[in-house]
Amino acid sequence: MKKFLMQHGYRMTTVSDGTEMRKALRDWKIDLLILDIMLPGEDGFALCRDVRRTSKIPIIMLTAVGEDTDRILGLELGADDYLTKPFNPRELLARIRAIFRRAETGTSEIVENSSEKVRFGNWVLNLGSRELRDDDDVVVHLSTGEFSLLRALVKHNKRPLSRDQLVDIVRGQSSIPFDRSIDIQISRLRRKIEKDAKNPKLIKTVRGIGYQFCADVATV
Amino acid sequence: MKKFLMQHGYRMTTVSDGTEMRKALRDWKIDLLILDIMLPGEDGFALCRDVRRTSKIPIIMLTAVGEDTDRILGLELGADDYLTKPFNPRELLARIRAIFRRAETGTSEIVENSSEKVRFGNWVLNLGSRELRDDDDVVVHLSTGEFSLLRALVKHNKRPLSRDQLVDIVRGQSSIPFDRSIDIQISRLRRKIEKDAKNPKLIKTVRGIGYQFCADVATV
DNA sequence: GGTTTTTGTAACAATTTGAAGCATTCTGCG
DNA sequence: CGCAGAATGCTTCAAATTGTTACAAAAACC
Repeated sequence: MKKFLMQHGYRMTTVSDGTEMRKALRDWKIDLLILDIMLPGEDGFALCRDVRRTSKIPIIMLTAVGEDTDRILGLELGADDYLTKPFNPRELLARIRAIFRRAETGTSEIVENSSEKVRFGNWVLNLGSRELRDDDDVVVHLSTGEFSLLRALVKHNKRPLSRDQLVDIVRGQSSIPFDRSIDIQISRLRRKIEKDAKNPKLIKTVRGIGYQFCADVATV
Repeated sequence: MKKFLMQHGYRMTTVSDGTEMRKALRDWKIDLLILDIMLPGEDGFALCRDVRRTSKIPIIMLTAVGEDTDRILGLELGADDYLTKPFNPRELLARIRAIFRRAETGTSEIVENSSEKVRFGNWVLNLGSRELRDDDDVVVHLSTGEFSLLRALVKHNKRPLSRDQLVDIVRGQSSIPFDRSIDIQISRLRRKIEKDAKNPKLIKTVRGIGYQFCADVATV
């Protein structure tokens, strides 16, 4: 499902329980939640109600139980829609689109422009416009993959990330064994942002683990 | 059904075909439409699409055909929700409430009356008159498709949109595989609005995903 | 009916990306 | 220290993706 939706243009993060969900909601800008009812720990209803207490984020609930009461309970707890398993992926897609189309109409969201920027070393990375500038305002072109990788590293600043994690963030897939593509992207990125690519100060290798972004990062 | 919903506090008007529906929409302030698919004359899909052309009024579709394709078609034509007959009245009630909760801000508004203008880069785009002007008030002509595409991108500012989504917004269809028409339109649009079409600042490519409008957008 | 504009298809160019493979660095060990 | 083995760095190259041009079909306009 994650892969299917990513193929249709959505960025996805998958989590396995309520704790992870809350973390994801904190760490990422989440636009919509797809929530199963049967979960380890708190069930989907509890999570739905809990999320609704603080947020209006759209929620689609999945249920294997085709019972009316479940459906109604979900909707009354504030879910925006629900689907009964098994369902056609394209129907989920259609419902997601319907929700976003609906969301569009209500809010005049064009105004909000939190063009977030982060600063590190001699660089300023504009997360909105995907532009990397040095102190003299010279733009360094980053390819999609390079930007995506850099954003992931910066976001998880001072924390080593495994190749697996990076592939997952950047491409949304779990990596295959002996996947070296991240190494190559790191290499290309270093060539662009490190003063001395041989002595990286920003992106350091953590042998046996992966890579780690080492500079101080300040949001501007 | 009418009686049931009226008992729960809603005012209801029932009509028996498309002609009566249009009359009712003219004569009353309708907040929500419940639409069967099997109808004499034009079917529910046709009516749904027709209503959507001029109004954002929420639509719930009823279908006896439990087929996925029907559900999907309904949602893609702009319906907000659907129910398969036979259904539990309380579920219909729950879905109606869900829709109103979502809408919250208000009820059906006519789509095409906002002569709003938006500003980005050196441009001012008048969404009402469909005119694009630069800072010197020089009008740059946009074709229908170009305007539509630009509006979609601006509306979803700072968010990558897949080709699928763009085709869906611009042409209202889901795209066929290997559809490159969006790429061409993007190319034409860039030629018109980017200073350097080779180094786009406004419309950026997100490889593997689609395109993203990157400039800050302000409503004027 | 004829003309102009718009739009999509086909074809080719440019860019981005990852696999293969070798070079280099690191680690543990004798 | 030197060495083998493993992990990482990086070059080369082909595949995939995207950009763009030319042209024809379709639509709009007279």
